[in-house]
Amino acid sequence: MAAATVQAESVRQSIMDAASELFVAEGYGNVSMRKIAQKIGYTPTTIYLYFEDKADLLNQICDQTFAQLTRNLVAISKLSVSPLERLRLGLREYIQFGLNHPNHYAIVFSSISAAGPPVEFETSEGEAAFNTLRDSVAACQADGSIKDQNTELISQTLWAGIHGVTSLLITQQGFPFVEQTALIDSVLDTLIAGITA
Amino acid sequence: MAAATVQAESVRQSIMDAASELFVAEGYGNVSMRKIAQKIGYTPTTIYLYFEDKADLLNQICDQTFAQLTRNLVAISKLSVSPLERLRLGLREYIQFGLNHPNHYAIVFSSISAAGPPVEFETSEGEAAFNTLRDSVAACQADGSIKDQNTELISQTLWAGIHGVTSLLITQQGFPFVEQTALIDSVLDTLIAGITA
DNA sequence: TCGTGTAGCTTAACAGTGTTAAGTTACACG
DNA sequence: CGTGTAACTTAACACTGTTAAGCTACACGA
Repeated sequence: MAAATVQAESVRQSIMDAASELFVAEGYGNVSMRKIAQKIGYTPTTIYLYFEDKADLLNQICDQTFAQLTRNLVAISKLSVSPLERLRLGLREYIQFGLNHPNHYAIVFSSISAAGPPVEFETSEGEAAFNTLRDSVAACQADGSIKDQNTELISQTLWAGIHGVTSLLITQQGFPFVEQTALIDSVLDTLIAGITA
Repeated sequence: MAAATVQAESVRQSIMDAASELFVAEGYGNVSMRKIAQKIGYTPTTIYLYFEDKADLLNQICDQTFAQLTRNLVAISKLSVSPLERLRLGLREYIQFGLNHPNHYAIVFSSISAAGPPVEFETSEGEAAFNTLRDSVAACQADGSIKDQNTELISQTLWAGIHGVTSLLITQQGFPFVEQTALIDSVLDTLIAGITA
């Protein structure tokens, strides 16, 4: 195992950077460990000194990406606008973030799991992002802009809605969608109208 | 190339049956052509006499599955209840169908595409299912239960919503969701309240 | 009945994959 | 100077999707 020196951490990060770039450009399945290693001038086996396997490497990259989403959402949660407006901005940011990082987003929501033990929910960054959504919903319930007091149910309903449009736009690029921002706004309008009804 | 005799078609179907069963049980990525061939007592190369490659085999299986969904949706569209109720039943059927065929569903919406040319939208069965949704929406607009007259926008908004909850329930099995039917009903209630607002 | 075409399947191989056991190198430190 | 060990590599294993070439058995016309 490689030691946790500063130098070792830099190799580690360079592996993640190279892999991330290749995953985005060519897709996870089309990127081999040999190709990643070659890009940074190492041998494929070196990667295994820093990551358990290819899936672990991918997971850590996605964690890093989603940590950025959480930071963006936390920043939005501090804006001084109404709770309902903050909620809407957060939902919009989630969607936009997914569209800006389509490969990372698709990978996280692409049950690579297949068979075997059901994939554990990545408690780290995915849950952190969801927590900001829940807080936003709770704030709207507290100030009366959302009457239904079931925070968890409302939050998950909203998540389903924004994940749906994000996921469709990413994975079904051949479908003749209406103009993208119009569809996104329609989803947001519908969800918010629905839960504030 | 194998001829289109009755016998050849039966081999073809037996390949699809074996592959489908294995894909569902072990996941697309964990099933090799050799494993499929062995299950039906043939050599892997035989599969290539009937299907272009592994992706083609998967595509044809999914087409077959989604054709069943379309049949179910068409049946619902003929029920003698109000258009809005028919719409809701259709949305619910879509979600339930996805949950009943989680692997097929996940595969279709899992941009295996990666890089290369953007995946063509499978005009065949996927579009047929969406068409029944659009018809249902149009019927609601015609009888006044939906006021917004933008059929395409409303249909796609609804699709995003139901795809979202279906996809989350399938791919994020480790997440502590609220009770499944409660979440599904909440999504349906929210969407319908939102578009009839 | 014999020869031939061909439908349907197989053999053998290629080029690639993720992964690992064992080995090498070079440097820090007593 | 000698030794330990961190960091990396060599070589291989068992597997993958895929294909070119070959075999076999049967249908059919002469």
